[in-house]
Amino acid sequence: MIRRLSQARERGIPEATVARLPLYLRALNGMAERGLATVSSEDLAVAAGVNSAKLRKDLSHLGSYGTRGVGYDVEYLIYQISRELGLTQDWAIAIVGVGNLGRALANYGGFVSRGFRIAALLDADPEVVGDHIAGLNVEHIDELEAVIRRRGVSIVVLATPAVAAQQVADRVVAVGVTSILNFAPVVLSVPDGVDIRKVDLSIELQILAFHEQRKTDRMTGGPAMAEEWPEAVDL
Amino acid sequence: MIRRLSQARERGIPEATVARLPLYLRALNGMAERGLATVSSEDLAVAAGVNSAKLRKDLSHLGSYGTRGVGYDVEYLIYQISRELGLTQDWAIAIVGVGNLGRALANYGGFVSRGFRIAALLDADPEVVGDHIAGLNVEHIDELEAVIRRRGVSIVVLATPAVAAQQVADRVVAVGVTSILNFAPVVLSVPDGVDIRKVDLSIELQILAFHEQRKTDRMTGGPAMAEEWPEAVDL
DNA sequence: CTCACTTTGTGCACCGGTTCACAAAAGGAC
DNA sequence: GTCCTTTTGTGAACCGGTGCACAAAGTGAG
Repeated sequence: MIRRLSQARERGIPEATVARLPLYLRALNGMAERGLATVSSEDLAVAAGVNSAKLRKDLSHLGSYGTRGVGYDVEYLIYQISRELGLTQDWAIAIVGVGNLGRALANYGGFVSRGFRIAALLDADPEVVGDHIAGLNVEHIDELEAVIRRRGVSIVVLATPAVAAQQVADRVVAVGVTSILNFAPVVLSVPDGVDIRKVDLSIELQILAFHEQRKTDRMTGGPAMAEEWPEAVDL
Repeated sequence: MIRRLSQARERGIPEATVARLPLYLRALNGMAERGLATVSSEDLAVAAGVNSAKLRKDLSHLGSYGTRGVGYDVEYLIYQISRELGLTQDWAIAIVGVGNLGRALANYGGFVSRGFRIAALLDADPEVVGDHIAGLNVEHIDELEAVIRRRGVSIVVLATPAVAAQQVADRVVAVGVTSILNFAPVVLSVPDGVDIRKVDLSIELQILAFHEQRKTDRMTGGPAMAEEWPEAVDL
């Protein structure tokens, strides 16, 4: 018995590959809009900003969906990647914390266009509860568990202040949520089996600052070596 | 001649380490606030959510700042990491695109507290230009080059719509900016020597969806294998 | 059918990063 | 000082991921 389809798939796509699939998907969608029917790994790689060997290896993990001498069928590949990522089903997400960031996320178009549906906005501030944002009514955090259950929310986005994040995380995990996207600048602790992805805006800036410093150091001859703990601070 | 300080440093901290330094820094700041004077690699690792061997190796790249049998001096380590990341100087950043996200970023507290100073907000929409946000006046994008030069902006944050991002990137690079934090969902192309970091909110969600799907598949016995391209769509 | 050309899929060598496990160093008790 | 405990700093094995380079598979011309 030959299990053609799954030879390479066999339950297990490298994490690095998964992280790039959305990139390919976006590039492919652009191509589909412009009416392209097929695309070579080389062209797609350029559009996605990766090298073509890597792209081919990534796609090979999903199956053998290309045609040698021709390339990949754009629509077909879009479908396969979408299915692999789980975007062919619709995901109900809840955003907790409707500050500036929460509002920005609620209004962000990139979600709905990809199978994500914002099913609830929640906040603790009575001043904010009742507001209408992006067509949704902001509900009180007390409703958290009820809302998650009632609307089948499976992914929760945390945009709360740092101090509230762990507490909210505990509550959503307790109701069975196993996927959390965390914008609060704290390390959340959750049980095994719960996936957390973290986005920290200030960390990205700090990494840029590091490299920027290196660049300017190099130009000015580079101090770095000389700099020391200024004045023996009371150990 | 013994170059004690730089033996391990010698120009070159692994990228993975740099990405974690901000994490350690945040954990350390929390400890300093609570009055802790020293901390072991084990405790700090837990607070930062990493394993202690990794933490020690990371810190060893900066130099030998710990004391065996004791741990690390909290204040001293904060200073060393800050210096390494370039946070002891102040960085002027400009935010281009003052939509929901741009506003959220402008109001985000995590920046100023870490040596970053928002020096300008720019937008193309005359409706938005002139608004006051987070104490700043929103200026017209035509002023981009002048503002960057005049205020010594060295890091630019792109929060524009996707179509505008490349164009703005070209302009800021032309004035000499070499560090860009990009929130627009496009692959920017820039010359060598320019650092770009990308944050894509929808990609993070897609990665979560992938894992979430895997989890629910597993429970329901897992379809996946059966699923195929529905109906021979016109190739 | 054969030949020339294109493009995929992948074996393999390589590399950065992680983890283990332990020697070296420091502090404290006596 | 000696011994015992704690904790760092790092050598070395390991692991996942990258990129080269090429055989295999397809197309199209003649």
